[in-house]
Amino acid sequence: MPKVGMEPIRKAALVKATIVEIGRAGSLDVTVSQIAKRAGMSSALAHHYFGSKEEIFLAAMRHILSLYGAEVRGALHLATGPEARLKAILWASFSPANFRREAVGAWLNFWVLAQTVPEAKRLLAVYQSRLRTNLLAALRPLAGDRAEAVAEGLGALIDGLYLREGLKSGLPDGATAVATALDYLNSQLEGRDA
Amino acid sequence: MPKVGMEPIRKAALVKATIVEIGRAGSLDVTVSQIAKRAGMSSALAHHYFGSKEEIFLAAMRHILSLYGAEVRGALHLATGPEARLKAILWASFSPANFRREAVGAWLNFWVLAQTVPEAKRLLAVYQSRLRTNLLAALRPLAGDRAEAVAEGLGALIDGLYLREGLKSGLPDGATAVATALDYLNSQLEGRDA
DNA sequence: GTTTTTGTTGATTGACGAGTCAATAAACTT
DNA sequence: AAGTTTATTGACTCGTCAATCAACAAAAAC
Repeated sequence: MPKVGMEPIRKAALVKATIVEIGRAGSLDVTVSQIAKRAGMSSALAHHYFGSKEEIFLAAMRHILSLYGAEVRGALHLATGPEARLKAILWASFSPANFRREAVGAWLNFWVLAQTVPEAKRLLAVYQSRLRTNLLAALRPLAGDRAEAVAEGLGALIDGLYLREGLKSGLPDGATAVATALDYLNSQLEGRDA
Repeated sequence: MPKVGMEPIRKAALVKATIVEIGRAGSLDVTVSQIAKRAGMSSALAHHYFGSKEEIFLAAMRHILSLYGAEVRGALHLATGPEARLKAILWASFSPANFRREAVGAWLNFWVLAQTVPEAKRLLAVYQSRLRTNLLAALRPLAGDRAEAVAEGLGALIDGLYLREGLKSGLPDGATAVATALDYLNSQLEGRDA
């Protein structure tokens, strides 16, 4: 019973299913059939809409990045003042949503993908430069001409903390990660002013 | 012409070939045949010595970690005083050897593997705790009771900087990473003393 | 109301890959 | 010298999977 206008619905379902399956497998070693089945359709239909497995993965990556971006934007919207904005970015980066198994699996595997798939590398670069811009805007009034260096360090620290927290044995603890990042910030801003 | 005593030689060759192939592919999507061919033997022989592909990967991971460990140990051996020892750890972590494509590929994929393969997770934990111990020993005289917190942050920062530098487009620049890490250290140690 | 577009799938293709096995041969043991 | 252990591989099994295709169905367009 083909209702028209299925394409966006099917695509969205496939993207969501892809992320779940990557989380389940912990790797990109998931078959199109698994994804399609979870999304409630045949594998042929998945190919019909996306053309190839790689396209499915890239769509999933775009989705993960856009979710993260939305989370940051939402948090920034409520924050006034540089300090609050920095905290907002940190809380968004280490939110429980980002530490769900699917999200961690997606990020780790996207890093792997970025080594060899140009579009994946490009998407990752977009994420990094957006993060950098956000950090810089908030840091400029606080750190003056040290803002660039601090943003550079803080960006890397965020990735590193996420990696460790995401791979840790117990349940991930975003609060500790935020605290460590804030500690870095405080020590960098100590004694300086705009 | 079967000479006896081949096992360690074959195993070493397979481990080396595995790391090269992972670097080439950028993923764990390498076949036992590819590995065996690069190591100059049949795939049957690879199975004969390792039993399974997973065992081969784990052996490769152990090798990468032991290389890194040796590099750090060697650098620490020549360093006297806490500051010198911290610098030694940083230089070793961001050495050109660690930024070869094979090494980056190996690390990224081992992180992925650690999500699902317990032995991989264990090996990664060994690496982290060794790094932590080394950092702590050098930090204690410099940071006193702040040493734990600083080591925690520095460890994550090292991973994050490595990740970013390794995935960057141009050639990786260990010196910048070291500088950023030292900058973090300086700001954390400012005004404090043992 | 016929043609075109959109949705949908079962079946198939063509390829590849992990792991096994039997067989061969050289080297060590007794 | 007979027997055992170690080294080695080609051929094979059994499974899987990405991608394609032919075919069917319903809606939209003309």
